[in-house]
Amino acid sequence: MEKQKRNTKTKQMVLDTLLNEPVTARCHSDIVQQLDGKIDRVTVYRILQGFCDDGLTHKITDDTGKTYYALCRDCSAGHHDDDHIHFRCVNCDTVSCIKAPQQMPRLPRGYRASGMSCFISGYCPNCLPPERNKRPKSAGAKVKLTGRKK
Amino acid sequence: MEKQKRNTKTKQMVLDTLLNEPVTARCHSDIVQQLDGKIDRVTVYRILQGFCDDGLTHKITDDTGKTYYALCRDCSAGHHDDDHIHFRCVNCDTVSCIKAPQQMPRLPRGYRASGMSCFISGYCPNCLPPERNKRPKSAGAKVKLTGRKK
DNA sequence: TTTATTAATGCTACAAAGTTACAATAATAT
DNA sequence: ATATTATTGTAACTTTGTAGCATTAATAAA
Repeated sequence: MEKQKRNTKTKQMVLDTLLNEPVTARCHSDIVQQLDGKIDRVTVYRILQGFCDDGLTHKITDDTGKTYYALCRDCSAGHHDDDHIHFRCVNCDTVSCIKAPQQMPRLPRGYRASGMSCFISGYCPNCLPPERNKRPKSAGAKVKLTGRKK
Repeated sequence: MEKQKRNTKTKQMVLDTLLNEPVTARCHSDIVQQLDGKIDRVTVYRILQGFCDDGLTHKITDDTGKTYYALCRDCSAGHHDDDHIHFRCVNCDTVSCIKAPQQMPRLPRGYRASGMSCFISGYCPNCLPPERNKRPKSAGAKVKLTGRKK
């Protein structure tokens, strides 16, 4: 829960891997692999955690327990915007955030809900109709870390 | 995905730990601990997996990636009833299944949904108002494994 | 009931994901 | 340019889950 105070090349490199996929969430091992051993895996864990603490990214756990990280759009540090759902394409196997307000279901008497997370699986736009695309890539605008001093 | 063919004392013991908590889902380490070293942890993994394959239990992954096992009510082998949601009480920290049909949210154009899993957190009936109960226990009817021959 | 068959169990080893401790490095403030 | 300390890299460790294999014990057959 510690706020990060310095902007480094290392963090920028990790951020870049996320910016390459503006819609898609990425997992830790994926990022480490893309960085090709240039950054230690423990460091990547810490940087991703730091991004989450700073409100830059949010952490997603899919329905199988695998975790992903995705850039936040409408989140601020301390309060993540949960007004979206997560989606995994069963064809290209990518996880993404979708802006789709979800209504809290009616619970039986006695239960009081505070939060909800939904995970939907199916075909993403790039994979409809199925088999058209195996792993779509799209280029994202290059963004730099801006100063976030204490 | 292999069907289990023999009913053993070991399986009955694992089943009993689940029957003690008719509503609540339990995690592997919890069960191993309750069995107090009488059954090897690998065996417990296999038995729980077998129960799932047989349609006796289903496997739940919560929003933090932790997995639980819960008795099925309306599931049959091969086809689990997904017409329910999962709930974790933020007070007593138990995970349970709730009969509450959830409507698939409207997705943006291009997406086609096939499945959905929802995880809700909040206060369970035993913990409303908060602080009333720390870890509710309720006794379940004793049930025996019945023959499931090939 | 006794014997044969093989599913189930226990054990060891292994892999992946994640965390902690600590020394070395490198941003930032002075 | 120097001092401060956040950040990084490395090694060790924990937890969760899986795989291989020899042993044990349910069930089927005699």
